Amino acid sequence: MQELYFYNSYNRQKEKFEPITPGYVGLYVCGPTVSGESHLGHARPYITFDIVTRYLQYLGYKVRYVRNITDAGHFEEEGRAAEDKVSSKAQLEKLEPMELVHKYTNLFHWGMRLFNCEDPSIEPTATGHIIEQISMIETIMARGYAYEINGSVYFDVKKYAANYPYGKLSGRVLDDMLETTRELEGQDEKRNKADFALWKNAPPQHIMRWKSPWGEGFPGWHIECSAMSSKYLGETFDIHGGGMDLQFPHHESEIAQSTIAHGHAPVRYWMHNNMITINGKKMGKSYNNVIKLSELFSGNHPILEQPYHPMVVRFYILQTHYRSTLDFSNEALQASEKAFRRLWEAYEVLQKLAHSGNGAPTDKELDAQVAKWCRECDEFMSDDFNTAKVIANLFELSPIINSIKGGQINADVLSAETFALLQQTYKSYLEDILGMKPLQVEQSNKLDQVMQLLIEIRKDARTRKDFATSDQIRNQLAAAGVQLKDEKDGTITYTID
RNA sequence: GGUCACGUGGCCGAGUGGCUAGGCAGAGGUCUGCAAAACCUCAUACGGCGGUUCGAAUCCGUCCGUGACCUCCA
Repeated sequence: MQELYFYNSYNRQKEKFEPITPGYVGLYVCGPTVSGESHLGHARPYITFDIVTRYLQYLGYKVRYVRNITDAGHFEEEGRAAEDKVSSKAQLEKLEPMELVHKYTNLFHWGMRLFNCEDPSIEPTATGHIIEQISMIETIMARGYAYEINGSVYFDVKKYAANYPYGKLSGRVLDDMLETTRELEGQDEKRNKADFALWKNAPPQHIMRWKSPWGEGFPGWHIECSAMSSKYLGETFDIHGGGMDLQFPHHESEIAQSTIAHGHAPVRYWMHNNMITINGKKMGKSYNNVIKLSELFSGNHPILEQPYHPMVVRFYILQTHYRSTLDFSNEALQASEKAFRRLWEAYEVLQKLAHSGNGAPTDKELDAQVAKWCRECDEFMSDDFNTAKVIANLFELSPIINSIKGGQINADVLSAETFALLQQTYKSYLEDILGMKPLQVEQSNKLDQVMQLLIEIRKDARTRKDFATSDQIRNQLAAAGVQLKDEKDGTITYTID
């Protein structure tokens, strides 16, 4: 199996990946909080870790990919909360949390499918694992690292930090944090401001509540990931992923909880993707610059000049390394759209090309160069999942493909072996690893027959040098979004926007 | 305020000591009835200053600028 190296956020360096169980990988990724619609920012981690699972599978690993749905905590739907107060208490008019959660979970799945992200192996929900979370909290309390106040349970960070390396993942020093005074509301009951909630007492108006040894309440934000990851992947598992903004406090807290509950660190390799920004600012509710996925795909948002196809967005994300910030702009998306169209067309051309079967290449130098570009893709991916470099190599190869088709060079410049490698590389990378799909949906048979008729008429007109007719057909089709192309061999093909 | 990143040509974006990144846009050319596409060729770069080195976009220092986290956050 090819060696794989990637950046481990915990140690801040690239490390060789060695799974706990040879041939198997346990991967946990923090999923969405389904109290609102997914936005462009959410696309990044799930596409990033889709690539990770796809590449691990390509290398021959069997991957168990666990991605949670956070459906517990404070929930409020815009507009409805206020409405709630004045409306009658009829059951149907009240905000039903499960309804809300279900709605946004479905929307999230809809987005993931359009992005062609593979489904996780297990997608556990926080509300489905209340028992496991309570049990874990009890263990932590029994070991003396959590305390109860007024029906809430807090993790004792100060005590933990005295005995364990707290803050290593996020590069924080507890003393600095305690000194840094920030105004916090209603946190008086914690012994230290760095402590975090494992369980929260539910005030009377809180709608999501469960019975617990400490009264009715709901789980803290961090405990669900610890409880569910250990349940499905074991007390120590291979890779934990998520957005960089989750490093602190979420992931730092996960480490602390699990370390106490299990007696050892939960994760071997931490991976964090960087943020998507708009005009240099992170996309987020608090910045008021959120583009929802539905808006992105429909173009229905003031910032958007046009709709963007999910595959274009995916390609745009993959053109940048996952640890770099990625700034959104219409210009960038449009550039990606053109680039992707070109690359995918080269791929389609390549799959139709045939090689004479001659073993020896007529252009040894080019043959060697092509083989090198192909083989480098594995190297690039095995060096911290560098999709940007892989795509660059695919672009290096596309003129060769188009030149073979256009007749500028003959397929025999490559050996049969290299030609096959080229075809295989494009297929493996574009489809299997990068997970791309064509922008165009398969045409219906009937439409194709109509197009063939128009193409015949145009061909005939051109033969008669009736260019007025041939141009009319081409121009009107173009206006309707159908591009005709006169190929070198006299055939005419078409593409539909 | 504390901590940590980043600053690459018109735009996006790879790249960590010497070897063309790539894409989009732009210029010229080939092909074409014309076009589109494709192909060929080309220009523009590494925030400022100082240092290390035979050699730095790449290492070190410093200054400037931007951002992230410290509060829910992908």
